[in-house]
Amino acid sequence: MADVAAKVGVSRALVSIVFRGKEGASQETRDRVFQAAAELGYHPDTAAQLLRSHRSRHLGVLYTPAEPFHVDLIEAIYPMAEKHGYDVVLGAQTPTRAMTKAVEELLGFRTAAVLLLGDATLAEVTRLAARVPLVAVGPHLRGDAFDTVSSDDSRGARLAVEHLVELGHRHIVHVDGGVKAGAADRRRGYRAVMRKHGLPATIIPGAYTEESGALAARELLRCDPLPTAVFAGNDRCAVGIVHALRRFGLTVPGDVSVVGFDGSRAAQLPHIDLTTVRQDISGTAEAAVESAIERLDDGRTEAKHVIRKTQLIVRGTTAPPKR
Amino acid sequence: MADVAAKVGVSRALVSIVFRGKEGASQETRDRVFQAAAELGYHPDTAAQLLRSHRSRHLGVLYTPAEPFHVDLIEAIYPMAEKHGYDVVLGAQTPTRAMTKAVEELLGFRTAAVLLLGDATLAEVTRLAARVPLVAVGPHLRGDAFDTVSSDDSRGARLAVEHLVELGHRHIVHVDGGVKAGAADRRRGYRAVMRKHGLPATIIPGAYTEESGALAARELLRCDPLPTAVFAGNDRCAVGIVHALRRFGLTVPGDVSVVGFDGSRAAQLPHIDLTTVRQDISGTAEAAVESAIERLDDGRTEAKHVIRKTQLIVRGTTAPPKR
DNA sequence: CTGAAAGCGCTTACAG
DNA sequence: CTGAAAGCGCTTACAG
Repeated sequence: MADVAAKVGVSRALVSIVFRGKEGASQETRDRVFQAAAELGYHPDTAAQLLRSHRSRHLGVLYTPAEPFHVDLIEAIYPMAEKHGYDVVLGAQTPTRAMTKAVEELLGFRTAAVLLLGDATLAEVTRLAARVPLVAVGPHLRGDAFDTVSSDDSRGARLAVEHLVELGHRHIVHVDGGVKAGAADRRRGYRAVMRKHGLPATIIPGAYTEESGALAARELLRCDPLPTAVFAGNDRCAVGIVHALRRFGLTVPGDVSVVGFDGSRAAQLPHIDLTTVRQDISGTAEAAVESAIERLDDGRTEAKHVIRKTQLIVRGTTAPPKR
Repeated sequence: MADVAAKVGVSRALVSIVFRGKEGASQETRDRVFQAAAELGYHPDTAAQLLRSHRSRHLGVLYTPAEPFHVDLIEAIYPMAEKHGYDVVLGAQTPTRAMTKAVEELLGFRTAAVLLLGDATLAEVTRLAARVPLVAVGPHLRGDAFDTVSSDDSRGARLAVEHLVELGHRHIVHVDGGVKAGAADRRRGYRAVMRKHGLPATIIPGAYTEESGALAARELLRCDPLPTAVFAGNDRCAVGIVHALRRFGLTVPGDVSVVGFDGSRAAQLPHIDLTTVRQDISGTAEAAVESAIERLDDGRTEAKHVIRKTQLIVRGTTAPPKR
């Protein structure tokens, strides 16, 4: 920084002003400063800026890289954060790297707030919220100390099952998501619609993965008669079901209709073309970032719990039953 | 930090020593310091440590979150980096966020070195290497200023095609990866084996995505006679081909055999069970991290270009031709 | 082990 | 605009 100042012939304070885009420097000086910085390969030291200015402009995001839905979310979070002048610091949870470790790293970076994607217990969330402003995205938790953004999973599930019933399906199975985020509400929604129409509810225990979908497909094939429709816990599970059924020689939606949940990018792929319940990804990202900003920049302290609407997207994996 | 020191009744310097795990403090003092820190919620400020100590223990990794192969790599990079005492800072390239932006961010964090996953031109890599020790993972580039770790793509491709020939296939099509990393070498390997056996080479232009695989599958169906085997540019493309073929009512490997490339996690899924050429992911991650460490901690300055072996993994999508 | 001091690369407030 | 000064939370080297 001193080198840049010397080269341009101005004070270090002015260079600082130019790089932060503050007023107090002429356009000509700005150009010369940037020019000199480029030649010298100078780049402001984020750590020093942060240290001195006492303000972190970093939003920590705790996520699972292998989770496609998280990837969709962080891609939406980046532009939202940038709009508010924040950088995003990613903290990755991997099979060899527990959440606590990723959290400590994020806190070491002094992120101003943390957006927590995915599953967490109330105890974990509460403990973390005591250390840093926290927005939990996904889990249906409530508390005074943290914000949440979640989807209306129960309503989404009802939309999916009502769609199948309207197509004429009577024998509809749900492959659920166990204890994962939203799974309980999706189960509830499924049960409610089946009950309403006087249909028997059948739930195959599953998870939010392709493997579990493929496994559940084997269970389905053991049913006699074969169900005419499946409501999967999420898109990954649905994709596993579709592929496994096709591999076993069945057609989708000819023999079995399948509905997913999430509205992930994978569901849109032309060879999948999955009917699904879309969660509003960019709206969720927006709400999460704004919740954090409100606490950080506007001084909000009371908890805020946002629920985003879901929407049924009818594509190519659902049709009226043939049997 | 001062609060912790006061609470325990020691100097700040001692607290610093305890947190860095250096000698000069008794076990009892260490315990008391950690105890007090936990009660006070104290956590060392990474930025300040870095600023003062002049050493960054951060490895920047530039990657694409939506790329499953990158995800496999970063999951392998984390434990390797930790082994050498380095933290990983992720820089994400997304559709709305160009590489240059992610690079600036990483450099702002003063990462000690950068591991660059995925595609980059020689000019980009050279320019970046002038600013920070750089290891490019994937692209077949050579230069004096940076290290690379890549796979023996040509040999891998030959393994795949030889496998198909040995099964009895004569009509083998390659769906390529265009200008992406390794695509040229994989094409070369395919052509070499076809030529060696006096077979005609047919290449369908593709990309490293499921969509391109699905699109290529339509092209395949227009071939008369239908090829009996396909060598796909990578696993994602292969998965798209398999699914599209099955959707069109064909069986894999009954009607068409399919081989992928990468050995990604997706290829292992039971409903895919893809025959593929595995790149040594953990070996690649290890080589990349070690290349960076050698420059950082051992003072190596000459470039190092590592090529990792590939391995054919025969699974369920290849079989002798029926026709 | 302590305690005082210097300094990392910045930002900030102030007198000019 | 300048220039000098203080200070962020640490680490480091040193005399005791």
